[in-house]
Amino acid sequence: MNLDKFDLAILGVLQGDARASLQDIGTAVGLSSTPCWNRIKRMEAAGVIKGYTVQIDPAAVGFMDTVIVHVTLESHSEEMLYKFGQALAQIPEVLEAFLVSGDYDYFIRIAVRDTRDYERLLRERLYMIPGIRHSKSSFVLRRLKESALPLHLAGAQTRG
Amino acid sequence: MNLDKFDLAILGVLQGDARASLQDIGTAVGLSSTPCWNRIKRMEAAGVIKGYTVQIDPAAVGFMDTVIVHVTLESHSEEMLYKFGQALAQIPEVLEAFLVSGDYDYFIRIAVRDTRDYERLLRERLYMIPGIRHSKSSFVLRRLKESALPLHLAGAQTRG
DNA sequence: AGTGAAAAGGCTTTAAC
DNA sequence: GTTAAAGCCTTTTCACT
Repeated sequence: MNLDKFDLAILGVLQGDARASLQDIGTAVGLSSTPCWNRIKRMEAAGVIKGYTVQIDPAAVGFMDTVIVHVTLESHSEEMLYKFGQALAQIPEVLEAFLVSGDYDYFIRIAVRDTRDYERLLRERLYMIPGIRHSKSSFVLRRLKESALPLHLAGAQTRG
Repeated sequence: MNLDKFDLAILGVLQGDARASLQDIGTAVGLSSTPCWNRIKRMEAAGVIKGYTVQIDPAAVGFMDTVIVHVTLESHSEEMLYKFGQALAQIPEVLEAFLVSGDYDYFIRIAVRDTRDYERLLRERLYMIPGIRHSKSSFVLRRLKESALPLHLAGAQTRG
């Protein structure tokens, strides 16, 4: 799907506030609300927009610790990589999971209530997954930035 | 701020669709729209809800690669940790940055158009920050999960 | 605290350019 | 592709429980 500068501008506004009204979006990007609406629906249908979500303070709902865990597996067969990923995805505390190149196989980020919960999660969930060889945990001391894509650096792009 | 089961249920609905109407939220959690509205405004004011955002397919806007970079610094003084973090936050391609315990100081996740962009970013931006000692990059081959807090595991919590 | 109704405003569609 | 206007639905307020 091809995106022009208006599409990118609309995405930029929605990244800042997904509940912005069509009028405000239109004013911000220099269009009226109708074309904005059409463009948003088009991007939703094309999968450019995957959804809208709320940003919650983890500490406010009781998740006091974030831990990043590096995992190595016993084998690098496609079957094991896939099955391990599926098992990871079923653990609700796992917020992000990346299959990566390099020394490790998976990087995962988990949210836990406290260190006891973390210990239990590691022992009772993560190490119960077949194929895990080793893990290394790093506690997050400070979170500096939250993801928003730098859309001003994005060019229009054609995608399958 | 104390959150009851209705607050958590509302957050759960909004995590799934931040543009859900108050009527739909009310139906989903078993309340009418007015108390849902009051609770949302209360959580926004208290900072439990930090904002609403759109989830964009990075590839659709031209960011074909995600790289996770581990960074060590020359010193662990508070000043250096802080200054480095501030410099990181100013790089638009840096989507997430965590100050962590363990062998490394920072874990950062960056979005780049391609490997050439990544190389340029590393050389012209990251290694220009004073105090950087070493970095190690891992390319993301597959992204398995995207963060949504497991609110069913969250208890009501009192926060400063 | 919650409900339900009414007013205000925004969304979505249609029509026209 | 765009703007403008009409109808409908949602948000927001208010009176009451």
